[in-house]
Amino acid sequence: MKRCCSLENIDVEIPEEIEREVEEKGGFEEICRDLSEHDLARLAAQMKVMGDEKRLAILYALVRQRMCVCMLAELTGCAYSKCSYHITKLKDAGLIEAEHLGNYIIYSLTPYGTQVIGNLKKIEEVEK
Amino acid sequence: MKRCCSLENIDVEIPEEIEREVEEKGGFEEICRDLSEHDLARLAAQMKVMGDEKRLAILYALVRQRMCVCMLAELTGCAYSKCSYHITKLKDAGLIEAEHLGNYIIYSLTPYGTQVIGNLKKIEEVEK
DNA sequence: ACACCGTTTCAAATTATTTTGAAATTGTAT
DNA sequence: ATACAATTTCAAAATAATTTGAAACGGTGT
Repeated sequence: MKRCCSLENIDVEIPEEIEREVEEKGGFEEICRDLSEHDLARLAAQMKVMGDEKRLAILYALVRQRMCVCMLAELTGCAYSKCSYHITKLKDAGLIEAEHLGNYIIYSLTPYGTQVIGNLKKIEEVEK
Repeated sequence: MKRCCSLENIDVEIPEEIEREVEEKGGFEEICRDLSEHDLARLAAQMKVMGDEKRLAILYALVRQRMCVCMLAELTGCAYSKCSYHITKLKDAGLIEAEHLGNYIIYSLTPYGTQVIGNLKKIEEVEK
């Protein structure tokens, strides 16, 4: 077992077999640099919003039909205030948007939201 | 404004304009039935696992290279026990798997995990 | 102006998730 | 056996997310 290339002055011992693979890929630091290209904090926040059954139900319903809050509340079985809480999260994430219609507020997917759900459905279809 | 079709004996008032759209799609209950085709609880659980920056970092790193825990700990800046906690979540979700190599445990993406990350990257690319 | 209706906001209570560090586990080599 | 190194497990503490219900808000019709 040899010493691994260091990252920020901290060293780790790793198995030779793995070290060889890492070197072939340009070293550990190169792999880390590759990681930093991605805005993982942003992606994680986005995933977190979708990591809730009620919020997914709202999103999937809006794929089919724009709806007012009372419909979403009925659909999810949530109290209005609870429903509103989840709606706010989806809105803040840019997945849904609101329009006013009399006393009602009608929610629908944004174009961004529509695309995201498209990919979500692909994930759903992947077999374990 | 008319009375909406009822779902489980609970009625909601919705704007006529929306009601017309709903009827064209076979009614509210049809839309709900459509929802129940999806296992949203399962999907939400899966999203929740990916809704964490550290866990995403681990997944994205493993796309490039299988790694032992010490590498993942270094990569994420996590203490071992913390890293182990996140690894367990990823393993339980079927996204990564372990193999033993001497004292080391080497983690890599499962085929399922690989496919999921592929779709995750597509979500990442969607413009807001 | 008033009352009403759909919705949101707020703070407090509850629940879930994450972090921590110490102790236990598992595999290797002596 | 013993000692050691990598990793996991555990329970307690800390933090974050959700739920609740009451009050506030904004638009409509009277």
